[in-house]
Amino acid sequence: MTLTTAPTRRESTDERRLAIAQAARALIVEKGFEGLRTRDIAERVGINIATLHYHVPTKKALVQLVAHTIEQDFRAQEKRRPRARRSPRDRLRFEFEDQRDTMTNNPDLVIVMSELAQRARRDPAVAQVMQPLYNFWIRQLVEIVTAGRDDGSFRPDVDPMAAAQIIAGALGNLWRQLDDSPRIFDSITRELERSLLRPAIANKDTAP
Amino acid sequence: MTLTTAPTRRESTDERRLAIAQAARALIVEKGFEGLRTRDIAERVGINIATLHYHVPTKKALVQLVAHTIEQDFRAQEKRRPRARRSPRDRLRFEFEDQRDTMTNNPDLVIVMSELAQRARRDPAVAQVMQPLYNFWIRQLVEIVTAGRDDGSFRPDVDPMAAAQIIAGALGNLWRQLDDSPRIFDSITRELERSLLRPAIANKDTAP
DNA sequence: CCGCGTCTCAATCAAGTGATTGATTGTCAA
DNA sequence: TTGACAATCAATCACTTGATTGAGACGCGG
Repeated sequence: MTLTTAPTRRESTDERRLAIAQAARALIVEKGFEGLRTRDIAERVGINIATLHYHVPTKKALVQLVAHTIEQDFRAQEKRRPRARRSPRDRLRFEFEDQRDTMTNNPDLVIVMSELAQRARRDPAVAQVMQPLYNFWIRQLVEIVTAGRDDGSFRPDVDPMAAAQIIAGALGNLWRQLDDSPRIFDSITRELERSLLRPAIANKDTAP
Repeated sequence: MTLTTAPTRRESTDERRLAIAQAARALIVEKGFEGLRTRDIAERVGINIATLHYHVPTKKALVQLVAHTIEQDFRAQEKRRPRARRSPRDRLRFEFEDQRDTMTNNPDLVIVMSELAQRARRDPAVAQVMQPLYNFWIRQLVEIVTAGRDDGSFRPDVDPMAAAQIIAGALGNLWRQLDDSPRIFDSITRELERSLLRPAIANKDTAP
């Protein structure tokens, strides 16, 4: 899609493209995807519209660029956390912690991802980027739940795939009402945990 | 076109407004909110742009009109179902059934609601219409879960509000990926049910 | 200093895009 | 019949928006 594989590529181009993507993301947060205008992006970067079009030829390419930077941020954050060999419950808590961290420290990422997810329905190019991300997340959750079921710490009758979808849905729902979500985030994750853990009566290793 | 036996001309406006709203909703389904154009609406209704503006003065008013028709559909569907005095579990299943029914028979309603929910973040006028709808839904779920907890059929340690949010999130998430959702709908609702019901092995223990 | 590729911009285009204007038609009460 | 009014439309305005053009500026190897 992009012709960046020129023999001699200047650093400057990549920097500009990054700056453009950052500006675009900020504007998406402010005005939503439908309010995204190339002129606004150019103005925020401090360049001419034509210059923007030089670096990012079409708006379609711009959208894909934004999608890719989001993907990179997502994967970077994914990589940052230590994938330690913990108990399924701890891994689940890690997952929640990570979500909360993102929502608190990087709400823009969350908002833009929501917008992209919405757009993905109609834009195959965006869907092609976002779908793997979502699938990856689900897969993570499925693994955790499966491990928890198999080692007896979670309910034996849990359906890992369904549980993963429920977790993703519940957390994703918080994204969409980012305002008061910090208030209820903990109650949700705790409830999710309770709904997954094997009931206390039949379980010896219990914690409140 | 000659009108049928319409006693007054007044009705005509309401009919037009309804037709406009319907066309707008169809176009939102097709092209999304950002792709909604007044000209397209007028063309679909079969009227001039000016005529459209006669009935619905501004695009903002148009959006609010759509939001209100969605609200009416939602409430109509709400009213249609018999609010029988059933067990909490049956009421929950009824809720799921109702969701599935809407997704199957009225997917447009689901899509437009998703679009409106997204727009509500930036459009206070839309938020003012959609927020009560969401709150109403949550309240329904909270009541069901609370009743289930209190009569002992659900887990005694369930947090009704959190559980309601989880259910709403899980179902709402299905809305957003309407394509393959019929496949996984049942597994999700079943898992939700299992996560709420008091475990079968449980003996009588006191609720907190 | 020349030439070449990279990078930038002022100016402009063509297709929209919401909204308005002024005129016209059909219906009904007086 | 006629005046009032609801409803409609062709034409157009004022502005937006993605994209293009042609002219340069900057840096660097030769």
